[in-house]
Amino acid sequence: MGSSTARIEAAENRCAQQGVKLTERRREVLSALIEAGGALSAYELLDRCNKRLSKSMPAMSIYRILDFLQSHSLVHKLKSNNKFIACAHIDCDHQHFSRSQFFICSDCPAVEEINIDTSAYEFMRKAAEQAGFSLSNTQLEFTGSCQRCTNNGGQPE
Amino acid sequence: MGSSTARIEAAENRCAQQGVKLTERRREVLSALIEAGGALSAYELLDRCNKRLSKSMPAMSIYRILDFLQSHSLVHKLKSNNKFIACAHIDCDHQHFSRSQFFICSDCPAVEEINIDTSAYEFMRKAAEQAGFSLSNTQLEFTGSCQRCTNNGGQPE
DNA sequence: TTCAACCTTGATATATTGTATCATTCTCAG
DNA sequence: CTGAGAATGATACAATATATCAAGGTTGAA
Repeated sequence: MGSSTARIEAAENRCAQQGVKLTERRREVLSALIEAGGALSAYELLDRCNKRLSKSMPAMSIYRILDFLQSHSLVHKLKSNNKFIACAHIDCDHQHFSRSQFFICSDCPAVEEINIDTSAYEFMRKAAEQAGFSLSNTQLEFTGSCQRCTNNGGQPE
Repeated sequence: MGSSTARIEAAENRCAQQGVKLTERRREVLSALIEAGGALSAYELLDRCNKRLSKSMPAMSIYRILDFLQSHSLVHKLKSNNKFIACAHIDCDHQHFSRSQFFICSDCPAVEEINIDTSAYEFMRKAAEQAGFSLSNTQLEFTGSCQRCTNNGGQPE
């Protein structure tokens, strides 16, 4: 995972490739989220953006922009806690998977995004099939405690 | 999964064993949720309860009662869609697992609750460990389409 | 029995998260 | 330039959830 600017640049490139625009507002939002280094709620992100911008924007804009960023896999929404996080693979060269897994710390904003191997997914797909379900979204979220919070006895700093 | 009354009775027994009370209100809420046959939002459940009860209750009560029911594994909260569902294993004789998996239909209230085998979980636990995370909650939610909605082309009836 | 402690529920207010809608501004191809 | 479509602003509101204090009920011990 490169520097903040490297990731923004990679996001620019990916948008250009897809024929969509990473406007100034969108870049500001993505950049604030990347620099947060973890998961933020929409309104937390809004506050951060508005604090460092000359012209503040309404809540509606954050949601619209987050929708855009999600639809281009630059941001993920964590349903466990209604927070948003910058994709960890914006500037990776490898293929992006639709199957992301997140380890979410319940005591701090830390989130780890990984990609499980295919066999575990295939296992679940078959189990679903037996129950008559065809899976669409396979984003998995696990809650727990990150190393730092585990060592602190679960106390945020 | 037995009849509605069988499940309520089983819930009574489990509460009694644990030395807690399944009060009238709690029984009403659980029973409404069981009879719904799928996932409901807190306010949908509130509406159903209040429609069939002589004395209506405030929203706060639903949340309190749902907290109680969740803490005794009689109800689960689906974080994917902020809905609640009666545990499918209230009146099962087998051991209750803290690891539940849900297949959630995105087009109707259908939800299937299963228990994956231990190996898949163990796989994820190790992956988390490598990332410095110790998992606590392992409820997994998969979104997709149930058989009925798949056959209807995703159209709810 | 009666009182006190505790648990449960009611009532009300408010916080948090997210969407609907219409107006305004921006951008860019023709 | 200009007009169509995209993006944003502004405002209202819906949906989800929590905080807090008061009132009612249960239960066990004096």
